[in-house]
Amino acid sequence: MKNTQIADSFDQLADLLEFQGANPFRVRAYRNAARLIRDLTEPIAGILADGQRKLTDLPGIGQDLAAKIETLVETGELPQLSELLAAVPPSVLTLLRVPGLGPKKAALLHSMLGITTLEELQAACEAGRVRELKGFGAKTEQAILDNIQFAVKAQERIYWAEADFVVESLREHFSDCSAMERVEFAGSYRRGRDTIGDLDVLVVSTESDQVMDHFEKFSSVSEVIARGDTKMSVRTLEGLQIDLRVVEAKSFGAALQYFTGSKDHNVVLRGLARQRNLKINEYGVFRLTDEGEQYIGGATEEEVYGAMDLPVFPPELREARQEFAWAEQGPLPKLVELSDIRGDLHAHTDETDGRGSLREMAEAAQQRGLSYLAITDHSQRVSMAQGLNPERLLAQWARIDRFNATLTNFRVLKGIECDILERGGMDLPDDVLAQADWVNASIHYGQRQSRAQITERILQAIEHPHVTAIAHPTGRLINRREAYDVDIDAVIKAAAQHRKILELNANPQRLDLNDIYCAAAKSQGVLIVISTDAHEPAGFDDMRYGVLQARRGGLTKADVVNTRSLPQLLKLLKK
DNA sequence: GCCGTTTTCGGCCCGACTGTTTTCAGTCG
Repeated sequence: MKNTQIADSFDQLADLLEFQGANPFRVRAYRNAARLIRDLTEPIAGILADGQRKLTDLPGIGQDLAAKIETLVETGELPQLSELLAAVPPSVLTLLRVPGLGPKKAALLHSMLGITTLEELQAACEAGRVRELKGFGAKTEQAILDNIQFAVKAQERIYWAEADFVVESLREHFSDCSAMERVEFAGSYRRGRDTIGDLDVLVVSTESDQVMDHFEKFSSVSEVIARGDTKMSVRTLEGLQIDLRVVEAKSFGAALQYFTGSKDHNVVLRGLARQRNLKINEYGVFRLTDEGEQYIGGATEEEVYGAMDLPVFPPELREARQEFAWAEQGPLPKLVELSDIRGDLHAHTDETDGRGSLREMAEAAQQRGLSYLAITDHSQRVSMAQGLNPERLLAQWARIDRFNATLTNFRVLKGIECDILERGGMDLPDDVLAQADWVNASIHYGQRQSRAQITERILQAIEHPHVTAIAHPTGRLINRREAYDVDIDAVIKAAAQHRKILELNANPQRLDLNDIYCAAAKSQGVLIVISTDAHEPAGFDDMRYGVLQARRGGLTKADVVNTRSLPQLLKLLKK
C-alpha cells in the first residue's frame, strides 16, 4: 500500500469522525498523521520492514496510529474505517464542501432530513425544509443554495502564477486608496505554494470602512461574502475568495505572521508561546500575568519571532516541517534567490516545438541577466514535437558552435532533451549523446506503466554515462495530471550514487520536483537544476516560480547547479 | 489520538463573523 493511500484513509477517517462529532483533537491527530505520511518520500512499508526503526519514532504517530498503519499495510484495509463508511454514506461528506456547512450542520441535515447528496440538499432548500431545522433559518437556507455551486469549485486551487496576477492588479487598485498606509499579501501566496486556495490581503489603516469600500470596487469582485469591522471576504468573478483584514500599525507584524501561516506552523508557534507564558494572536505578543495581558510586541514579524528567540522564518519554510528543528540547531539555511541564477539548462527552439529561434532564445536569456543557456530540443521519439534525429541534432550543434563564435559574455550549450523510451534506454545513440554539453533525460511516453517499469526506466537513465539530469522527474501537471507512479526515493538514492542532477522544472504548471522531493534530494546530497523548459522567449520569466519552490524545499545557492558560473559549471560537468 | 525537566491526565492556538440566539454555537482561517 502506497503512502498516499494510507494518508487518504486517515483523511477520510478524520472527515467521518468529524462528521460524527468526535473530539476535534482526535480528528486533528488523524489529519496530522495523513499530512506527515503524504509528505514522506520513503514508503511506509520500507520503514515497517526495517527492524531498526519504529513508526512511533515519527512525530505525531503513537501506538494506536502505528498499529492502524500496520493493519493498513498488511491487510489493505482498516476495520474502523469500514465500519464508519457503513454507518455514513461517503456522499454525505460532499456536504462539508459547501462553504458555510461544517460537520455539525451537515450531520443535522443528514439525521433530520436524510440528506446524503448535494442534489438532495438543493431540493430540500428549495422546498423550504431546511429553514425549519433548529439552528437554521431562512438566511442560512438561502446561503446554502447560493453556495452549493462552490462545493465543487472549492476543491480547485489556482496556480501561484495566476494568484500573482490578481495580486498585481489588486496592488494597482489599492495604490490610489488614501486611507491605506500599507498592503501586504499573506497566506499560501506569500509562502509560495504551488497552488493557492484563496488570497489573504492585509492592510494597515485606521479607516477600515474606507478601505473596505475601496476594496469592494475592485473590478473582479462579484460578491461580498462577509463584512465586519476589521475583516471582509469577497468572491471574484473567477470564483477566487479574497479575505481582507484591516489592522493597526502596532499589530501589523503579528497579523502578517498570523495570516501568512501555515496553520500548522502557527499551531506550533503558539504552543511554544504558551510554554513561555506568552500568547500570540493577530494583534501581537502578550505576556500573561496575574493582572491580565501585557502587549510586548507585534509591529513587525521580528518582534513576534524575536519574543520567542526564534529567527524570522522565510515564509516559504513555514509549513511545520523542519523549520523549528533547524532553528534549534543554529542559523537557518540561506535560501537560494532568483538573483543567484546564472543560467538556464532546459529550453526549446523552433527547431522542434518551441516558438523562438536559437538567436531569439539566446537573446531573451541574456536580457534576463543569464550568462549561459543550454538548448535542449526534443529527440526523435517525440514526433509530435518534430523531435530531432542524430543528423538534425548534429546540424543544430554545428549552428550553435558558429553562433557562439559571435558571442561575448554569453554561451549557448549544446544540449538535448532525450526521451527515455517506453522499453527503456535512450532515444539517441551513445556516440551522439557523448558530444553534448548537457543531456536532459525525460519520460514522455508510457506514463501509465507500473511503478516497477517507470522506476526502472529512470534508474537506467540515471546510470547512463552521458545523461546529465533527469528532467521533470515525476511528470505531474498540477490540477491536470498525476505524477507517474515512480519510486522517487529510489530515484533520489540512485542520483546520489551516480552523481546525477535532478531537475526542478520551473513551469508553473509543473514545479516538478516539488518542494518535498527537493528537500529529500538535498538531504541525500543530490544537486538540483532549476530550469524553465522555455518554449518561447517569455518562458524564461518562469524561473521565479522554480526558485520559490526550491526555497520551499530549503535549497541554498550551493544546492542549485545553475547558480554556478559557466567555468564552475563546466568544471562540475568535466567538459 | 498524541504528548510530557512544570503533567501518564489533561491539556491540545486563537479570534472574527454570521445567524440564530437572548448569551452563543457553528464555521472559517
